[in-house]
Amino acid sequence: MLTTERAGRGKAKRDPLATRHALMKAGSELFSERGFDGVPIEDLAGRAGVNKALVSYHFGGKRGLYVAILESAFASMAGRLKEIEADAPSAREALHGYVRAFEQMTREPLDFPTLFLREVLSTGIEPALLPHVLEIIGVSRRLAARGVREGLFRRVDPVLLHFGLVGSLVFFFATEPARRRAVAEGHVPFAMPSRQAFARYLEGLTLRGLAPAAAPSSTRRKGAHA
Amino acid sequence: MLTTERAGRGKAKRDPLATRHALMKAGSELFSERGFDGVPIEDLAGRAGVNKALVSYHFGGKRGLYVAILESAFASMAGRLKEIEADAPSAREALHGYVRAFEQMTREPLDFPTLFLREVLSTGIEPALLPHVLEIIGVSRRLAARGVREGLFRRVDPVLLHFGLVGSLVFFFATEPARRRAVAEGHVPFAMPSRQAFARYLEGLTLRGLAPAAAPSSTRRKGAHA
DNA sequence: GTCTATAGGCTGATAGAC
DNA sequence: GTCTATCAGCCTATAGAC
Repeated sequence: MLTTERAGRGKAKRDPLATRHALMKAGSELFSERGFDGVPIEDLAGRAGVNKALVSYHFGGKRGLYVAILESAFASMAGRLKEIEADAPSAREALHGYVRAFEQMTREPLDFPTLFLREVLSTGIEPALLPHVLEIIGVSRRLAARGVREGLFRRVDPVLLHFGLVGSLVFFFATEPARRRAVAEGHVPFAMPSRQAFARYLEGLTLRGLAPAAAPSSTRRKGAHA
Repeated sequence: MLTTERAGRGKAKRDPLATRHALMKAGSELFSERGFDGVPIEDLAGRAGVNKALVSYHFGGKRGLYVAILESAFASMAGRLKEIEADAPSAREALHGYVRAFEQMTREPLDFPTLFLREVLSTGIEPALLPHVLEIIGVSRRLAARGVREGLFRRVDPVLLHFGLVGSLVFFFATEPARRRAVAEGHVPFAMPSRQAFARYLEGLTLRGLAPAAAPSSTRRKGAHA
């Protein structure tokens, strides 16, 4: 029964791809928790169940692993947002999906908001990441343009909309662990909103805050662009 | 002429308070730029024009200096917001002042948004800071309540309003340096909003997004609470 | 590909003279 | 209060055996 598993267990792990994967997974967790400087290679290897030296072998060093993780996280986030954009039948639903995507990417398998915040706060954003950041901004901008086109939004600078949305979302989700801790320790004398509540709030705020100037009388809505 | 300055220059610096102050100023700048781990004590002392050992002498170590700086920054921010709250004749102006306060505290002498973000991302918020954080949330909550009372806002969870405002503001201002860099290097194919533009946008978004449900007919506004 | 052992760099803290 | 000199600890990276 055991023998079918390629020559017993001896050293167990035997797949280089599994090694890379385990390191990236461990890194995603640890780096978003403690930041780049806060994680010794030994901890990474420990959590991944592999040897320290393999970080250098596979990723050319700690920084290399970090960048590989960020690239994967950013690419994944950008891809997901584009998917949502493509699938949404209307700007309204695109907005909804957009907000929910952040809510979901907050954990499992990656904490995108935290990684993102940490990186953007660092000295200079990793060049390899810039394309993905621009992709994400691109989605926001098209969302804004589409909303205006469909009569959902008033005329608005798409980049402003981007920062309004992403800023709140990233901040709220990235600070959730700290909030949770403060509440658990009984330091907070009022109720903290859930993720869903916040996502809903922000969506509603955007919808109402950017709604066209309350068409004085007629029912001018939907597909008004000529 | 020179001799009036207490015995010439020899070792120049002679005031312990000035030393503490210089270290805190240098620390404010360096820590918000590079984060706690990113700043060696030597750099702190260098920029302050003071000896390394004085960090331990005056603050009990690097971490002690860091906490002292954060406490000062948080206290200052909380104080300023409370001042604005007290002076504002209406919720509308309180909101305006609130947003502007973040815009202004972004640099000179302290970069509050960046320090704040870094701290809240760290393992656990420094206990000494919690009271100030709660004070700030308190201002937001009262702002929301006041807005509702004055008929400026619909009924809204004050904490939600807090996170919506503070999240965007802190994110936008803290990421400004990274944005500026990316633009300077020619990586960004569109215009980035100015601080003022963003502050204005957010204020307007909040005002419209939380406006009461468009009073069907009558002119019910201003001081409606009985 | 993986592991052990070790080199070498940097950093925070302090003892003790001034 | 300030400064010089020094030390111990931690951490990344790598050489070389398996």
